[in-house]
Amino acid sequence: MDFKATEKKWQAIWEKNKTGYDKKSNKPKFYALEMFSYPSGAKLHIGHWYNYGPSDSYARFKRMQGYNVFQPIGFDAFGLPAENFAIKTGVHPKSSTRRNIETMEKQLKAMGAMFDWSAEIKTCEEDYYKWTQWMFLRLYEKGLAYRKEAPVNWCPSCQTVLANEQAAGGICERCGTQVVKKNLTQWFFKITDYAEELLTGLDGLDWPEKTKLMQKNWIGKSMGCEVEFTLENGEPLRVFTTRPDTLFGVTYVVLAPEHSLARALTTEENYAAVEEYIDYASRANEIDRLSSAREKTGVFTGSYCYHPLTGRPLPIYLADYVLASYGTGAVMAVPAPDERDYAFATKYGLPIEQVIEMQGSDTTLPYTEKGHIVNSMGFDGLDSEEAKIAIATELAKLGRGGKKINYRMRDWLVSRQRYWGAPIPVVHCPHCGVVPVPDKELPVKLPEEVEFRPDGKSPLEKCEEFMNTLCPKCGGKARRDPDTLDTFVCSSWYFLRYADAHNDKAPFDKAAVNKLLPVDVYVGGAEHACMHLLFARFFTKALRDMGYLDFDEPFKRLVHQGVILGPDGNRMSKSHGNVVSPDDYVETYGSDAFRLYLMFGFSYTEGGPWNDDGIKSIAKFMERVEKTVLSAYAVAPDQTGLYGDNERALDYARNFAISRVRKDMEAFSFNTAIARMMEFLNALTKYSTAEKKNTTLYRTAAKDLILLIAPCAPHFAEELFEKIGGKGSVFDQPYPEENPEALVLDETEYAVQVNSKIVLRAKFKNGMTDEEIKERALSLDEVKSRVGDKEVKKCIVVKGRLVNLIVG
RNA sequence: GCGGAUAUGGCGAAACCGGCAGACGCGCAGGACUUAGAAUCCUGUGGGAAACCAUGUGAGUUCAAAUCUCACUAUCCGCACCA
Repeated sequence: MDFKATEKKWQAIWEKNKTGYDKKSNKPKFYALEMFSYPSGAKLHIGHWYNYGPSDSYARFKRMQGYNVFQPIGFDAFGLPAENFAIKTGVHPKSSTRRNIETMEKQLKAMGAMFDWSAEIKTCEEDYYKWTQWMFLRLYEKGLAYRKEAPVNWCPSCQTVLANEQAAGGICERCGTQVVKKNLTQWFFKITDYAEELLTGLDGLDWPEKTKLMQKNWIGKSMGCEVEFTLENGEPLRVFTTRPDTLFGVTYVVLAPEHSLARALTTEENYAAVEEYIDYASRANEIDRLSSAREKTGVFTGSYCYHPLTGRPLPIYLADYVLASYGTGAVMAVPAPDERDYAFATKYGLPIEQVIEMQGSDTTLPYTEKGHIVNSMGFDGLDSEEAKIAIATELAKLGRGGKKINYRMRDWLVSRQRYWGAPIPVVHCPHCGVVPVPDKELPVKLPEEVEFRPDGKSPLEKCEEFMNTLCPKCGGKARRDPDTLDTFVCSSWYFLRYADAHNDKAPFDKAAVNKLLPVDVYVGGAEHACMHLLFARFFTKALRDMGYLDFDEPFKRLVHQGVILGPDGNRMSKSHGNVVSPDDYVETYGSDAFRLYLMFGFSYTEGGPWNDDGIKSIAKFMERVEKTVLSAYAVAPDQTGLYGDNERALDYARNFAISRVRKDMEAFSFNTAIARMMEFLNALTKYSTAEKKNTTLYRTAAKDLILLIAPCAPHFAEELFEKIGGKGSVFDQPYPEENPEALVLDETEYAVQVNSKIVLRAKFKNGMTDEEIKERALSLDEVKSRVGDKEVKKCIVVKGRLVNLIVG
């Protein structure tokens, strides 16, 4: 088959006939979604193919199963790479992005996927980012967007803010200077308001367990207790702990260097040391933080606070092993049962007092296990769990704390000091403060004439015609927000926009999203486990609470494709020099063969090192399919009704294949699905050599093979289907369903074991009782010779599999 | 350090709920067709002469373990002082 001509032909037909989602259809909907991609300068790489090819086959499979399949595509078009490219080459991000999108569109079409191009989205276009801004405003109204100071990566040499990925290892990627932290007032989304629901909602999702666990850990719920110590001036100092049972072992208290009371609590004689330490901690960069073996450092403030139950004075230290952003930014230090406190106490000569009785042979501190409480006044003798409750209750009674839940997850910082993103739609007015831009003035257009080369300022801040505006509230002179939104904001709702991509009155119509969503299967890389997938869930829940949609979770089922590595087993990258381009293979073998090979050669969710050894064999397989199918149709069908052993065998192979392929396709187990098709083809080939044939059966079996393979090799199957006289598209044919009767055989092969060792394999008629099987097995010569006159003590029969005789 | 995953022939990989390990394919070997090669087709293919031995290593449970339990090793991924 001339695959080039075939691909072109069918792609044109599909485009003309609009084979995508049909709004008027009353078939059940199926929303199949692949993560949209970034329009990179290079062509489609193997990763794109590996994501989009097999998942398109899955979508086509669903279509043939009678679903009205919606499979949209688009581009996550804002972001840093286009901006960097612009800085390097001077080409405006808008034009490079548009050009890249065009290339990718062409290539995606050439792949032969049934994307619904009518719903295409490009997040950098005004008709999209207008609604991204609208989302921001709704979150702001709802109190879910707020401003606060937060550190950014700042390169003192380039005088610019760096994204985390540009500051990897604490070094500026441009000039190699050490990056410092600098505080800026930035926008946050209050994702933490949804921490609990984001956690509990995971239970009902058909997602990889690993991904759910990662989100769970990311959210990091911990149940503990807040404890209020008293400062010398009588003011409270609160800490969070998960071990209130060790409260009597506290020997000092530690604040994060950034804690608001750090300076206030410093006595005069400690002032210089504390200032120096705070400065030291602020300079601590990522490299330091990467080493978990980092030695603990800290400084005494000179102040004390009092234990809530004993009244004992406790020295207050500052140390950067305490995080300002978690809990209250202060901890009670209990060196005996805590490794960190123990290390710190040892270094600074602070007392270490045991409150948990050690058990067994373990006699070294720190002893972090739970156990019986000692040296704890009235609580002695309780075990840790009892003591936790008792002590928390006691604190609550005294109004000095009590049970408390904390989450590790932080609010989402969405401000970016970048050009190529959606402008944040607020105005800063000297009189009115922060004023949201009214909906009717959206979009706040991203200006095109902007100096985005780094020179110390946010790119937009240098664009006076953008920055200068009037306050929507008082009409006076005001300035726009110079930052743009994190691109993750754009991708947090694109799957909703697809459902109503051309709506110019709203981001989407409520009925439209309620009809199409949630997404039935979402396919994409595992690297998004904690960012994109969490943000999208947050948006969905927030929009639900504002009444814009009626479901709780955006993605019912999630599948991660594996990663195709370079032939050397490393991640493909230019620096490794191991990048394999799909283009040559597609050129030589065709897009169907290439897709089929990706599906057959790897376990889909595992991926693995690239290896093209088998790609020829896939081409050969397709040729054999073609040859065999056409030979079945080369002679006129007969009505002999011949149905002997050969026919039964073929019918069995056919129905077995159908049944297994359906299961495997559903499970994204494409490699085994194709293996089953190969087996079926082998059976067909074998039948083709039979002297007398039931050509009617032969034909229907051959047709079933085309239908089975159609989702995986769409152009090829369309062409074959047409050649055998099929009318219309093969994708309008129902996917084959097995006939269970053909799968019932008269007899089954059993493994016959004596003392769990296999003696032979024997066929037994189906329907025999266990006792009959035992008797038949015992009557076999090979068994007799093994058993001899020994007593049969036990006989295990596993129906359809084996019989095991225990003798002795 | 914590959490998770993975480990099966020369290679990519299969194996339902504990029930015949290695499906399917590559590669390899032999054969057929060819003047010859390519292509194609057929046969064989975990190791071992065999008894038997084999699913990273070592124990255990069981009539039966790739699968369950415990300990360990290696690789990969995520988190990384979260009190």
